[in-house]
Amino acid sequence: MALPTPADAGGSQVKSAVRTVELLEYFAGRPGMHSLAEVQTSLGYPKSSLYMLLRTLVELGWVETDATGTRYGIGVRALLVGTAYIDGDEVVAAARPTLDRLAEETTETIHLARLDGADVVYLATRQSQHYLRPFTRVGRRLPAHSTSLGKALLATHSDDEVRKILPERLAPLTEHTFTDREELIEELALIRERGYSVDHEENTVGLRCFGIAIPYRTPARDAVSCSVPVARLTPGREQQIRDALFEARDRLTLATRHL
Amino acid sequence: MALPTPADAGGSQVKSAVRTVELLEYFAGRPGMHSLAEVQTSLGYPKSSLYMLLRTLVELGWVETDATGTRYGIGVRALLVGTAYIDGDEVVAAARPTLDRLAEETTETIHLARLDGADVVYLATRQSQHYLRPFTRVGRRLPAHSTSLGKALLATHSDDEVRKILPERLAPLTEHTFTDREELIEELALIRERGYSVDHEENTVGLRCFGIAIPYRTPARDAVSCSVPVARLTPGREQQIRDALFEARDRLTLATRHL
DNA sequence: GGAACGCGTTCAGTATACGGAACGCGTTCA
DNA sequence: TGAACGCGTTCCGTATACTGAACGCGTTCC
Repeated sequence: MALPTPADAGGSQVKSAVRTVELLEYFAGRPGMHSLAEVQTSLGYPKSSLYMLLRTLVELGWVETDATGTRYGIGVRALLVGTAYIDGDEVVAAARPTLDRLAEETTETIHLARLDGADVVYLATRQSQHYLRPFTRVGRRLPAHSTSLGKALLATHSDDEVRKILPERLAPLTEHTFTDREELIEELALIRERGYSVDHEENTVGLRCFGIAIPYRTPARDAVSCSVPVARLTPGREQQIRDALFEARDRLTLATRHL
Repeated sequence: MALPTPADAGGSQVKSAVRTVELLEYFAGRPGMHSLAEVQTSLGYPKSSLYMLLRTLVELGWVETDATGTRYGIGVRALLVGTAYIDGDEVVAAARPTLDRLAEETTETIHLARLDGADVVYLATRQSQHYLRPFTRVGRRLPAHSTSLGKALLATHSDDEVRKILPERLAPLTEHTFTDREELIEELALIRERGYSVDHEENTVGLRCFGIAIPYRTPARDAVSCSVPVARLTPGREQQIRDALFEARDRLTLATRHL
């Protein structure tokens, strides 16, 4: 799930601001409480600077301490901004009825996600009502190269752009995950041709996903997918899901044409 | 939904860190895109300082700009940390089975929330399966004084502590909302006595909620509630819900005794 | 058409936040 | 038992990030 850290270069940055968000991302990446020394060795900031920074964030409620006051973790205040991103997003708002309809038509789990660096971020989900269903949550990040959503989005970039986004070797999540960037790029050509992507248990064993990009900007930023346990899949059902996805894509294209 | 800004006083703070989170909270509070000048007049920072800060946060993906690059809004990266707070929380994890069971027993909307200043923050919800149901989302904030959750939590504080947390005049959300702090404090005495709180359409017209605090620390930090449209309420059903809540409280007390 | 505005951007002097080193304190060994 | 460690905390000189003023550019208004 390599979090990209874009543009370290390029002009002077406000140091404490960089550290503030790096610190928040550190805590977010490792739930639970952490000592100052632990954070210090991980991030490499001087102890005293880190101490002041932590004290400030604790006072603001963005970082919390345990009863002893010496172990730190992410605070309640951080919740606020994350959900606001979703609430204010025009694409999420415009996609709502289409997602509902897609969920009804397929009765399977539906995702709307956005490409951020080499990851996709879930913006909205509709849970399958079946007992057997994938676990997901808004805000979750997954590698683009192992998901149908990510592959559908990467396919709207040129091969060279994809080479800039992804490293040469890709981290495997299952035995089916593409681990070679160039092999993945060949697959992207196929995706462009037929208009949708498929994830054959590349992210989760037992789960097949179908993804399609929303073309309101190029390269595309958002995509929708439908995830189905292989146990429930038949050729006929697969065709049905593909049709529903294409129809959803057309509706979404209309709903987002003003963006 | 007065966001508390605790402890402005007390020791030197890292200025850029304070501004960073204030800026994020600003964007979170006003979804959509905003010009530099607009933010500048609202927050009162010098233009040039704000400019540098924004540029830094844009590079890091925590703030996004529109196509022109001159209008700013909250970025994808902010999503990450918010959801992490929930994922890492021991109370949320420990409460999961109890919430599921409570949702099944009552078939109504269930909330787990935490007190933060004068607000409550939703940490987990179980949606009612009925067609008529309240709209909620994890991360949402509501005033403590107008919710059963908030009142159940405030009741575990002493009257003087409540006077420190709440202002004298309370903002009304419906015609039933308590607007006088001292009147609310009288109600809190009643809540302590009977062990649970009731919100009689004080937050949303047509909705009655029952709340109960989880006593794993004093004063309590978290509470659970059950929200029911008045149209579906009968005396017998109300009794049933109260019983289920008390049972849930006992289960949660057990599940959180190690915290 | 030109002057005045509004807005984003740059610059340089200076207030200030950073960071290396020292301190205090509790814990762990020999 | 006392010396050595680990960890959080404080201190002070200095590197540096902040800010007020100036700039450039597009738009508005007379």
